[in-house]
Amino acid sequence: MATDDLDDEINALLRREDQRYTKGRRALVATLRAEGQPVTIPQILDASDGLAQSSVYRNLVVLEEAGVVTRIVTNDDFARFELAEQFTHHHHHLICSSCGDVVDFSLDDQAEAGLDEALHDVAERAGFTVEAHRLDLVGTCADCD
Amino acid sequence: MATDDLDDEINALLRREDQRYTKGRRALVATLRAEGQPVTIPQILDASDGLAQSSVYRNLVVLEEAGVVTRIVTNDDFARFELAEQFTHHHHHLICSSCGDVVDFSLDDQAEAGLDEALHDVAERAGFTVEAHRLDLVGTCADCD
DNA sequence: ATCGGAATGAGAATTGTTTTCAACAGCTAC
DNA sequence: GTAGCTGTTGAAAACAATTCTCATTCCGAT
Repeated sequence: MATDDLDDEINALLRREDQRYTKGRRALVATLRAEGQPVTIPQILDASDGLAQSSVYRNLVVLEEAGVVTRIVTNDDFARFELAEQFTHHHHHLICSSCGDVVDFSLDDQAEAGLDEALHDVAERAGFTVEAHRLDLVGTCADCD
Repeated sequence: MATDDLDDEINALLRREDQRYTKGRRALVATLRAEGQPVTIPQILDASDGLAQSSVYRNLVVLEEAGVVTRIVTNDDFARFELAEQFTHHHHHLICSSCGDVVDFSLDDQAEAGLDEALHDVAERAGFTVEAHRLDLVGTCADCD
């Protein structure tokens, strides 16, 4: 997606919540976009200087509520953030239990479709309205082996 | 599984880590077993009085390291704990984003097998050693709709 | 330009969790 | 039994990620 289109869409999502797409929020989005992988708040602060920690925390909450970013919680100390799937693509996470690193992966279409169908059935039986599914692989990454 | 067998196995797991299966730890396991669903530490403290908060936190770490219980982190304030799959059965979680409640569900064998195979392929390609997979459905439970 | 409400930054406050440490319990050897 | 050692407990203090406070600054509409 072109940067301009992305900014337009994000702007629209924020306006829907009566929020502005300010300079700090643009910087956050740019950082998440540049990283391309889920990042922690310390990583964000290192990567893009000039951002105040309190504003980063606050703006990530705003962006999350607007559906622009997704928060990933693991057993690691810090939460991680990445652009929402609508701005990237549907994917899952490999979580390294040794170093805490998180990287994206995708299933092939057939497996994903089969999973979707099975989950749909389960949710229906439980009277559960599904917003999203999360599939994580927990283990040891190549570097930590 | 009978309580005695369960206790024997847990005892063995703890001894492997040079840990004892003390009264407080037995009480914890009994509570998790009675609940049958992932519970928070406040819930544990309410359900079984006489346990000190610090001991509960500490013993859940011990039990987790020994492979007796599993910690579930969500966006909710509190972590949740349940007996490890070896004492229950392989399952996944429905997480209510409204009330934070977590309930178990299972996929049918065919879907689970298909998922396993797809994940195995992905992990192999990434040089990732899989310890476990986690599949959560996030949405709104019947009560919160 | 000016006014008003929203956003920011620095630091304080909050809170789930971990650690400390003195008292205690359980096991082993005598 | 009992002395001694080692692991465990409970209460409170410490810790750390996150959230909140509030004075200042920015932005958009009039």
